[in-house]
Amino acid sequence: MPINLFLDAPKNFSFWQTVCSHGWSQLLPFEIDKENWRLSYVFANPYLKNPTAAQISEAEGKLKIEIADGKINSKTEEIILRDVRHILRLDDDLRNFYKIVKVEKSLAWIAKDNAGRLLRSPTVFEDLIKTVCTTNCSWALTKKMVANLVEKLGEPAENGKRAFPTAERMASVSAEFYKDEIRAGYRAPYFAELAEAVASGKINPETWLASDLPSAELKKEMKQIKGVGDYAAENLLKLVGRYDGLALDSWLRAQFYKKHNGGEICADKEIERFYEPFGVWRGLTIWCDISEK
DNA sequence: GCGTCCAGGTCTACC
DNA sequence: GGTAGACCTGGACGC
Repeated sequence: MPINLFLDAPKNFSFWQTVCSHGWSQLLPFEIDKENWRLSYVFANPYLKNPTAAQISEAEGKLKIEIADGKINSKTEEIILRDVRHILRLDDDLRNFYKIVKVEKSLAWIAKDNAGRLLRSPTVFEDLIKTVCTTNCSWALTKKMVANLVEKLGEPAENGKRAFPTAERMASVSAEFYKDEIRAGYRAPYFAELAEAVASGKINPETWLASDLPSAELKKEMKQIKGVGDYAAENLLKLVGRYDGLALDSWLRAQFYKKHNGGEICADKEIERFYEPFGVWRGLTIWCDISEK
């Protein structure tokens, strides 16, 4: 028998704005079912043998989490509810952000549509690996690398869908595996080294969520990891709730040139100057502005 | 079919 | 601190 769990969402929350906020929902173990307006994910589960697959949707003003495999205990239920709150950013307070963007006519839609919550993974580790997969390649290759990681290293749930691999599992394979099986190219030794560092406790990316460090210092710490440069670190900062970096990549730059510079290329400093008025929210402002649907 | 370019960049060496 | 060149992969494009 399937089990349904429910969560209350904040008033200024939009399920689909969050699910479609950026490309993460296209990366396994996330999957979107647009016909039935559901988001699927496979949650890791240390309290049961297998991970737990679930489908999240909106129902009667609440968030409904449907678990096909009904064999879950109260600990599992607690983990899934906690993770759903985390990935959908239900506890993020965007009131100050909305106050700022409301003033700008062209950005007022952000507050009106309750946009700005960026979908993230249950763990910073997963977001870190996925972010490295986005660097210096096409989006198609990013999806392929992440799919390979999940399909070749992830543990299966009862329905056969696989979870994102743990650091321990990722540390158990060699750099050659990442090169030959994951098709990670030059990133292969980075993954092997990072997984080992996290599995051994040398690095704990989860501490970034509640770090007291100023963003510039935290960014420096993130950049100590091989494969993480300016773009990747600033993208990760956004995913841990800090929006004072723009995370400029070639796509964002190209869209900015089109939208705000008559198609002409300009220096990054010009882009930074454009969003400077939005202060600590500038990274979220540029993302919403440029990715407006 | 083949060669080239480049995409949701980063690292290293060098100045 | 700034810059040039190398780095994997695979799809798009021109020929």
